[in-house]
Amino acid sequence: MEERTYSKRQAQAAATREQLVQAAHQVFAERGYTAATVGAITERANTAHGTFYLYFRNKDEAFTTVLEDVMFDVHDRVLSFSVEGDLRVRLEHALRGFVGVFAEHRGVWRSLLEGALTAPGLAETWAEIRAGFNKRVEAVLDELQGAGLVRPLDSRTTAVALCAMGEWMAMSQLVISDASDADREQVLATMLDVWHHALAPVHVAVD
Amino acid sequence: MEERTYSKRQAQAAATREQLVQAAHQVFAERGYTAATVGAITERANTAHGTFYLYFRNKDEAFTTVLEDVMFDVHDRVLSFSVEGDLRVRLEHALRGFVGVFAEHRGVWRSLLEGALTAPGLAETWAEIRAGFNKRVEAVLDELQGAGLVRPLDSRTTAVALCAMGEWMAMSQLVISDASDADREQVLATMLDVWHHALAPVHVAVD
Amino acid sequence: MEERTYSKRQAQAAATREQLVQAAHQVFAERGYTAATVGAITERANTAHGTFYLYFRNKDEAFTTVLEDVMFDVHDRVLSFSVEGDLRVRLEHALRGFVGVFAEHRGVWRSLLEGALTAPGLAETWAEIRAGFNKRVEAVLDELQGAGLVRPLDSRTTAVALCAMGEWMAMSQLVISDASDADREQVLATMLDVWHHALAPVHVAVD
Amino acid sequence: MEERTYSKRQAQAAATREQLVQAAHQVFAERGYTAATVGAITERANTAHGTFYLYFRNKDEAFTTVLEDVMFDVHDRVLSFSVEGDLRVRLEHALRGFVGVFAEHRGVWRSLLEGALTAPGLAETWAEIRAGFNKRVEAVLDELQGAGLVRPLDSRTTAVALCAMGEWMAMSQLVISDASDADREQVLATMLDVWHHALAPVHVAVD
DNA sequence: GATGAATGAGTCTTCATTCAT
DNA sequence: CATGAATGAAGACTCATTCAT
Repeated sequence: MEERTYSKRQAQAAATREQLVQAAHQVFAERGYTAATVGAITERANTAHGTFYLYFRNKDEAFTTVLEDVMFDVHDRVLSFSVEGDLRVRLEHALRGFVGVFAEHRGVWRSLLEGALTAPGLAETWAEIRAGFNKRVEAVLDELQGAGLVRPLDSRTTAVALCAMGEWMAMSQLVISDASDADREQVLATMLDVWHHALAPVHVAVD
Repeated sequence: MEERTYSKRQAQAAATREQLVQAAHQVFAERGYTAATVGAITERANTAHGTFYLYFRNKDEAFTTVLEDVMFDVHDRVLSFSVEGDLRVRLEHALRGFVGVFAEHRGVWRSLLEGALTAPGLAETWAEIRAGFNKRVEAVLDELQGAGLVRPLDSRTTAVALCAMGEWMAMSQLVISDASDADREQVLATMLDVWHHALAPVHVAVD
Repeated sequence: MEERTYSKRQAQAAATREQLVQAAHQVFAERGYTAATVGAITERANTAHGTFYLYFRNKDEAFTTVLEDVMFDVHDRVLSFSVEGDLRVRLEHALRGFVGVFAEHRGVWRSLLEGALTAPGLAETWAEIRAGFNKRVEAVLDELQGAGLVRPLDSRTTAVALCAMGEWMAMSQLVISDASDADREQVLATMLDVWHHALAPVHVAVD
Repeated sequence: MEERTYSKRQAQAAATREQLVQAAHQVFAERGYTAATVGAITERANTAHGTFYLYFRNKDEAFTTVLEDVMFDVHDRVLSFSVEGDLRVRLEHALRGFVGVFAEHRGVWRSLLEGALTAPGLAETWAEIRAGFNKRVEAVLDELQGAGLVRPLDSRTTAVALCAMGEWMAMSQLVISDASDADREQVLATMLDVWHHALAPVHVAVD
């Protein structure tokens, strides 16, 4: 009996938390990091103001949570190399996911950039996320190298360089300036070119 | 006699204004756009709070003034192609100035980025600055093309593309992340490579 | 249990609000519209500065609330014709209430006058209050006419004219200049005379 | 020589003062007492900010000066009974001037009302002006009484009562609410009726 | 678990007034 | 006489965070 009540409460709590996270996601995306207020989030989540602090220590933590949400998407769409095929096909699949994540969560990325420039803690959080991502890419490169799909190179350095390029291309082209679908395809094409050129084992002829 | 009085006052006023601009420069650089307060600026400038509004309509205008200050530096160091020599030498000179401006005024650029994400007006200001810079680069490319130092190409499109690349490379590598001197040299080398590759009249072999 | 908690909180909140309204009433009455500050109100209400904005959007809204408070008094004392008797008795009862409301809330009326000359919004609020009051008087005149206590006349026009007279008599004699009790009685007598003369069905001999 | 220079300076000073008074008149009339700023006045007068304090101790004094200006108009048009004719003709002449002064300087009267409710000093100034005016009317009544144009009555009390009535009728009908020319004529007619009724030696039949 | 009332520090902006030139 | 730069006090409003219920 107690058990049931308990788990019922737990479920209720999980639902409340989810509402808050969703609301925070929307509010941060729409208003940006600074302009997003706790009041706006709780209002949209249909909870009391104080409930916010039951699930997050402060605004920063709420944003970090939203970020983790987005990072799940990144892993699903970018880092799960379930696709078969040659290097170019695999790269396009991954990069399309990458570009998509930035375009779809544009507001959140904007907030991240803004927040990183505003709140010292967020800059660190971002650095950690980036490090994790880089590491994951490094591992993928190692795998692909093992499979002979990628030429021999220092996977760590290459991962860092290519990711930085990708991150800033996405930030500048998709997040800061509002990109049309055509632009988005163009960004994808450019990135694909660079990555392929950098990784392909056989020397690829330029133009 | 009248003249003296007049110019003495003018000098005093100019000095006060300069103090405020310097103070604003420092405060924006240290704290960022949002965290910079009028109080902190006047305190550092050793003026009364109200004096600020004698010279600027509001915080935005003060920041714009600081920005114009920095842009003077840009023009001096980047756009004055007084150097003789072949394309690579000239490019290196200009790009070294470019990289220097970002590295030295890092805090201001950070504030600009933050402000552009926060205050709608600043985003516009930035866009205008960028447009002016692009135009100037376009003109330089035309000149160099006339002198046969640059291969035939659409100077407008090229200017926009290369500047965007340069801006975001500088922003990401020098402004957002704190770059060592070595990194800075590395950024310069990369940019020089890209620009040279893009502009050199003889097709450069890509290794 | 829940109910208790709820109502207890509600009671507390209502009390706080009441404190603020009372404090606002006093401060507006003592200092006038412009000179009244939010700080002075919260100080007198023993609440934090921010609490004010929990109950009012801004200074204007607080004043409007105070005004509504006073208008309740007006309705209670002026517009509830519960008294029996002939026209003169009824009129005296109502006008005594009218004069009393102005004399007792003198400071608030002063603030209203000042505010109407200062804040455009308040002038409108006042106009609305006046319109509502006029309408109510019109209805009363209709009733009395039906009962044969008032001679046939255009109730709308008469209401507007008599109310305007009363309002400005009260404003000038009781609100702007500080009236003694004797003055007050004199004002009442004059008003009663005018109203009675205007409404009495049998033509009343003048002096 | 010195003399000339001196008087030249005096003339210059008088001109500057006149500019300031005119400017103050306009600004007070347009913006109201509180909203009128020293800056706005000096700007319109084409003088330096500081010059204001060469001619007025403060804002209050400037307004008082403007008021004196208007009062000259009042004396010219209302209190100089140069017109011949019977009582009604004379009264109409004077009251037409009275109504005109209020309608034409509407903004200044508004400011006076606002200022009297805001700045304690101004309330006194107004009281003094009123007292002077009342006294002057009292004198006129005495004269007319001597000429047999006005019935025997207590000239002091009558002057106070009639003036108060006139002042508040003008304030409410012409100053606070914006009156059309038709309204203005109506106000004049009403006032004329009351004054004539009150003063005429033969008992006027009330219809 | 949830509520929402209360807090109070922090910021921009305006303007009357002074005074050195 | 005139100037205009400088002052600084004052006030409205926002919002992250706490805590009694």
